[in-house]
Amino acid sequence: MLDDRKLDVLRAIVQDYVATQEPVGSKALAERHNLGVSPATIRNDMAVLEEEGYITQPHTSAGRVPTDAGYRLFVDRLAGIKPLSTPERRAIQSFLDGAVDLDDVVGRTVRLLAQLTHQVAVVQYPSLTRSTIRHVELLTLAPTRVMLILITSTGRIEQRAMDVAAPIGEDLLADLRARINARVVGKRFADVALLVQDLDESFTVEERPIVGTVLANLLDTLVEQQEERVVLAGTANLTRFGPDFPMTIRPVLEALEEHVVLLRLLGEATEPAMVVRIGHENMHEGLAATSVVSVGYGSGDEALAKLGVLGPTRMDYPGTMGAVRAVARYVGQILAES
Amino acid sequence: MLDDRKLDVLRAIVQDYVATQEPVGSKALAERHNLGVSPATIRNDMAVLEEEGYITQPHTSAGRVPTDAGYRLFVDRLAGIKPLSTPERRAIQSFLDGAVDLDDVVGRTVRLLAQLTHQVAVVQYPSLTRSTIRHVELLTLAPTRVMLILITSTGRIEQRAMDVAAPIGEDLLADLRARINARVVGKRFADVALLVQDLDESFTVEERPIVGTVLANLLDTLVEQQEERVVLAGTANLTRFGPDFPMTIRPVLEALEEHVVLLRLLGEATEPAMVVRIGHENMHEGLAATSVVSVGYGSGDEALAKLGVLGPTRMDYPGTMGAVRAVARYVGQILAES
DNA sequence: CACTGGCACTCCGACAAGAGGAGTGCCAAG
DNA sequence: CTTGGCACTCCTCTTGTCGGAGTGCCAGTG
Repeated sequence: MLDDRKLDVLRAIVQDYVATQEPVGSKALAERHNLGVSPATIRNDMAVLEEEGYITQPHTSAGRVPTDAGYRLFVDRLAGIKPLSTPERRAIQSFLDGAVDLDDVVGRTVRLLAQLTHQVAVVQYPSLTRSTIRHVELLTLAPTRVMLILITSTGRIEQRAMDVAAPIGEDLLADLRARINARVVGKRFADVALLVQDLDESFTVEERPIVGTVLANLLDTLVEQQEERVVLAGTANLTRFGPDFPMTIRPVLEALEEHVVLLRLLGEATEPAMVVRIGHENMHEGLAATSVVSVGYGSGDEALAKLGVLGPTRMDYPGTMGAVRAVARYVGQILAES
Repeated sequence: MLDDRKLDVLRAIVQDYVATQEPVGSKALAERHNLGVSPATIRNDMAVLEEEGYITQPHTSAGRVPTDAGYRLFVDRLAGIKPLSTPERRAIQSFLDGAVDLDDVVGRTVRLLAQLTHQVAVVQYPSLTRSTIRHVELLTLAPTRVMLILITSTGRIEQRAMDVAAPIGEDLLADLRARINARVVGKRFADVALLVQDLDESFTVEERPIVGTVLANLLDTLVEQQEERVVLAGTANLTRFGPDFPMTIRPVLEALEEHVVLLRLLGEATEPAMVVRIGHENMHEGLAATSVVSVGYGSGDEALAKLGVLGPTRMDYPGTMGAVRAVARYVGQILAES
């Protein structure tokens, strides 16, 4: 159906369109790429490619533009991942090496990625699902107000204030604190729910509502901890979407503010391989003209989280994929070292 | 120089221009506002206003548009702060009341502000330096390792792990915790150093090194300049800047990513009063068409940090100022309660 | 003296018509 | 299967015209 030359034509169309941002015609193609055939032949090939749904024309007698399917084919079969140049690699390394803590690593990474790709960069914080509880602390702020503090093995701290039904004594609080810690210290987040399940049975009926509130908040806090955090940078690069963008940019900005949407765009963290989602593949109406390139990263052989970039479907896929992959690798190294 | 009617004319121009986003002419003014005079008279007034630099015309035979100086005069002398409607107030309250911790309060605040004003909202985290201590907690992580947790009146938490010279018993720790809290709870950061100065005298000679280490770390944590954090929301509202915006929006997006710039835009936190910076007053080349409305907020009568919104100079100043002020008040209440 | 109506003038913005050009599809010939 | 030629389409840019909104000025009036 599609012989090699037709694929060459498609590749040339994608490359030229990405470079010029304008529909590309048969004549220009024949000139810029030495395909060894005449414009007329290319036209025939283009007709086939259009029929197959890989390219389209904005209007009669305009050049051709790749469709989502065209980009998909291009990414899957026609283009490799362009390795970064040595200076670029050096720049990445020196930029990331200065980081002092996790926040700094993530912050530098996202800015670096935005700068390298000239697109919007998104980095998900390393998952905490594998961390354990170091300590749970309870304090009274007021007679009926308790603060819960959770310390994780990674040194992270979460706090939560809550109101309880009845005044809570220091001795009850100390007892509860001791019992909770005895059960959960050193345990993984996921296991805590089971471990404290029947804890309230060892308290009096009067105390149980209080205990229940505290436990509910503890579990809540754990869930929240596991909730993935993302940071982004390079939103100014949204202006690259093109001249037609008031309509294009607004839903993208809205999506970027919804971290839930962002996380879904990055994809499942369990999947470490590079993923490219093109246009409608994002399953988000506002992102029909947007592509996402994401990849897992981690300290070892296991992906802890994902990072990636988001840009117009009309993007330089090989270069972007190269940058994303390289940054992910370096971040992995940094995390493994620290 | 400028009599009352000329000021009325300026007020009308600003109001109409903000509403319609189009240059406003003398005839339209005479129709929409009953100024009691003919268009010709208004034209004379407009000529004076233009000569004084309060308005300008994009080109001959176009209507007039306020200059930065015109908006400044409008804000300072011609317009009040528009109070929010009762339903709006109720919405604010119910939206903020559901917050569970400081992060949540700040997050809800910034989203709320963006939604109320239809502009980009910026909220600075409450500064540590002006807040007071709510509680100091000490935990043993290992026999010779102690974790210090500091809870501020704004709900912010700082932690610090340290190694001590000798194993530390639970009773000593409890004693130390109680003594420290007795002295510093409710006190301001700046006063803590004096308050704990002679605390180690009440301990035995063997205990003093340990106590000294803990106190030193406490003071260190207090002194350590906490980076000022800001969060923002509503960037999608940048599309409201107008149809001419690719050139306008890019520097704004860039400025929004530079948190240092954002903090400077919000202004000094020591200034609790509402500040309106119009166009060039921001002293930032890219924000020549941008105004910032900011105000301090805090749990008591003192400003802990600032919050505000950022939008085109052509904005509804009375409404925006009303919303900003109202939100700041409610956040202050929430912080005072928790 | 301030206000008003009238009037000529400027200049933008929208619309229409036309020229130019890029690109296509088709077809017959190599 | 490829190629050159050709007629056709339709966008885009330019130019020209027109209407209208708005202004500044001026003379008249209370």
